Amino acid sequence: MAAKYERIADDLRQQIRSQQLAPGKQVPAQTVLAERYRVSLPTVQQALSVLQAEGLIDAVHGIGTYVRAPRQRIRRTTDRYQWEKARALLPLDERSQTGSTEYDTGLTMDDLDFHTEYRTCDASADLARAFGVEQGTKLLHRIYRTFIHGEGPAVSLIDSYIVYEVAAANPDLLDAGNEPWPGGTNHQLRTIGIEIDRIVDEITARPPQGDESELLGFGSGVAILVLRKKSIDTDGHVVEISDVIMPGDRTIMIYQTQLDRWPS
Amino acid sequence: MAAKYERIADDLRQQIRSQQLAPGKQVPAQTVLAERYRVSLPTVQQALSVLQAEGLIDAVHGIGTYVRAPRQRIRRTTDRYQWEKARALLPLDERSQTGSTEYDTGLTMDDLDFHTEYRTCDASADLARAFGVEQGTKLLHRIYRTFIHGEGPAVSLIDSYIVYEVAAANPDLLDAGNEPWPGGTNHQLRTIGIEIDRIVDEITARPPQGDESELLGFGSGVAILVLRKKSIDTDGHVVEISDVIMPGDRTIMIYQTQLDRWPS
DNA sequence: GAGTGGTCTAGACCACTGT
DNA sequence: CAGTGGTCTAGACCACTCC
Repeated sequence: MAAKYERIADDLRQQIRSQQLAPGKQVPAQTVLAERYRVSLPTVQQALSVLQAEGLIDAVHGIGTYVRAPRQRIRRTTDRYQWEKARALLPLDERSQTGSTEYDTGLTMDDLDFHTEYRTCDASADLARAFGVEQGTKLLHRIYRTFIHGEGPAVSLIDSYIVYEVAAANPDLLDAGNEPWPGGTNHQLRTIGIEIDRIVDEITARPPQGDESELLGFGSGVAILVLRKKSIDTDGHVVEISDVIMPGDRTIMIYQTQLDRWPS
Repeated sequence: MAAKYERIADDLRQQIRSQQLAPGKQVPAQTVLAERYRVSLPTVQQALSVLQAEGLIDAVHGIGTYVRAPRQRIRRTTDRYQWEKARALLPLDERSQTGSTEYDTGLTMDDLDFHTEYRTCDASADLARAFGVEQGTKLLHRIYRTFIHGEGPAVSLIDSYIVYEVAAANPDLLDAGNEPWPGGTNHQLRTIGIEIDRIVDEITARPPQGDESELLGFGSGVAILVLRKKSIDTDGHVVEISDVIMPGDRTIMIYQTQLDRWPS
């Protein structure tokens, strides 16, 4: 009863799971599959597109179709938040050494290319609610894109927001030319008398849209992890919000929760 | 240079973003689109399949294609862990009232159907590493499926693992007939002298595979959030591991990190 | 029955890659 | 060049839903 392309996809999926089709150039050519399963070419392609959407295979134009190998994941722990905050107190030369991307990836700044852009925008409904300000309030919008080497796929896409009038207390914070700022956002905020007390992470997932797949360097068939990180100062105000987009197959986010002990 | 189906998809995507195509039965029929864009039917279908994979539209056989409305998200905070642990100390009648799914969804137990199954399995490489035991060690594998009402899509899929010899200290823990266990896993572990001290959550995301979309009740075009939750006892041993699968468009996971204060 | 989306075909042509 | 995947067509037939 199932459609032909589904039976073909099921068959290939099972072969992949059972390692009968191991990572590498293993998937036969579309024409071969069409003959083997006695179907037309578009039907084979439909079956393959299913597996591609599931992230099991990767088709390379002119070369062939490969079983995708599991990716090494970048571990993202909350230790980084404490590390970032402590770094803001270090002397300038130590602050300048590394940033948080290097902290994540273990790569040095020489391996990484940074693209930074500052803009202003009006607070959307959800950002306004999160900051506790009127919708339409002017925000400083900082856009960070990190690449490995000279080009290739982005490691992370970060969009950071701060209420403009807050940041404007130090005009240096409005100039993208000062990036990368030694000591990061924690140090920037320190120059205007703000100390981050706690961080709230909100995590969702969704499929990539439009050109995000290209930009992040994964074909279709990879989900996107979306992290909205809210930094709250010692007065309980949300002072900064970062939207971080990460590839779901290369990222693992780790959180630890300490529980109260039972009375003995 | 772009393919026809891409231009059509881009056009429709923009119409959706600009609310020109609002949530509801708004997307014209495939035949209409084929005429409008002067392309063949399969080309229109290819364009629509792109948008469906992105989660922007939902096609209903025999009815039409709709712009998908944003979903109400279930908030999953770490408060639940403390709540679950404290619940294990309550008297039986209070423990029996609600479980953690109700805690998440706000629904009562009357609205929910539970399916529970106990099995045993051999520890895979990653489970063995996490538990700190030999690969192949016998594990108790508990399978939980929660549904709303009498049928329909599953709310969550949970696969829980405990080292078999540990659980066997209380034979009641090996019998699925005792589910739902009043007070949950924390109380179960308490009967064998184990207290959970902290919980480590590891979060990734991936596209749904095979029949997962059907089982969880979302069409294609929804990413899956995968949570591996490790419960660690007061001796530092990992005593239980839960793999939780949640729909990315209906879930938001929230974590709070408290930072050390700067010295004044 | 009319309208919708879902599947499938046979074949064409193009674009990309490596030899 | 040969082999690969990517796009597109014109048309057929089916399955589902509503009237």
